[in-house]
Amino acid sequence: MSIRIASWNINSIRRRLKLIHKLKKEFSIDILFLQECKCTENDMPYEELKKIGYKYIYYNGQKSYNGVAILSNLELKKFFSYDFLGKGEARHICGVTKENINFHNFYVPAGGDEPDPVKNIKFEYKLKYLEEMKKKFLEEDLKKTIILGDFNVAPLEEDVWSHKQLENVVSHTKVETDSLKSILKVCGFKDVIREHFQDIKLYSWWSYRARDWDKSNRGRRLDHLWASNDIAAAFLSCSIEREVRSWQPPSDHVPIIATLNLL
DNA sequence: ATGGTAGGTCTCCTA
Repeated sequence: MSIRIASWNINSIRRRLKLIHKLKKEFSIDILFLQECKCTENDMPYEELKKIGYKYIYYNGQKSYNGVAILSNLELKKFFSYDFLGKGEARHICGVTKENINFHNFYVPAGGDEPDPVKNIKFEYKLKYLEEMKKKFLEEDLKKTIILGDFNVAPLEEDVWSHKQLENVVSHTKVETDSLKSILKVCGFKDVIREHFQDIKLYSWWSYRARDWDKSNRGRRLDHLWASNDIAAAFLSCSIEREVRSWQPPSDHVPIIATLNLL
């Protein structure tokens, strides 16, 4: 038996209900992990999501900003969230399946425009947040653990349209890419997408501000799916669905999809 | 070097 999972920064769940329905229909997604839902628990469109076919909805919400959700066909055994650095922001939710697979869904802070933690407290916060992620997974014994979501960092040269032109742009600076690579290495995760696709350009985000995102193709791979060693080989396939960037009205991110063998 | 778009509202802030 296998399940299909997806991670997607949808930039407002209420604005994107039809796209969630389309994704479920066309890609048979059993568990959908969402970031930037941008509403409180009270404003979550539970009824509409159930009509789409997601029977179980787990949500960590906040007014206007952030908000991370797990929409599922299958009931989860438990769920919880971390509030790293105690700011009360809804940037993490974890769901545990009956098979004891831990899915950690993250929306890492974007970090503002100025890539200097002394001048820009948003960038300082982003770097601290990444350190908290590392600390958390270092102190856990990683059993059947998957971490996914919008990490807001494009770690590799092949994760951006121009390494040279983005080396001083927040999301691809050395301090961020080093920090993200360090989490991967020190905690012992596998970058599932890169295990399947090496040495080719891969993007999951294209700015809204481009005149023609498709033609200019100035993308970045900001969204990730990592797995602990004991479960990494259970991923039968994965993909980043570029064409979803054209679905109307579009999010600036596209979904990452993977098929996971439950044995 | 600059500004471009989108979403939710806090008619400005965040991305």
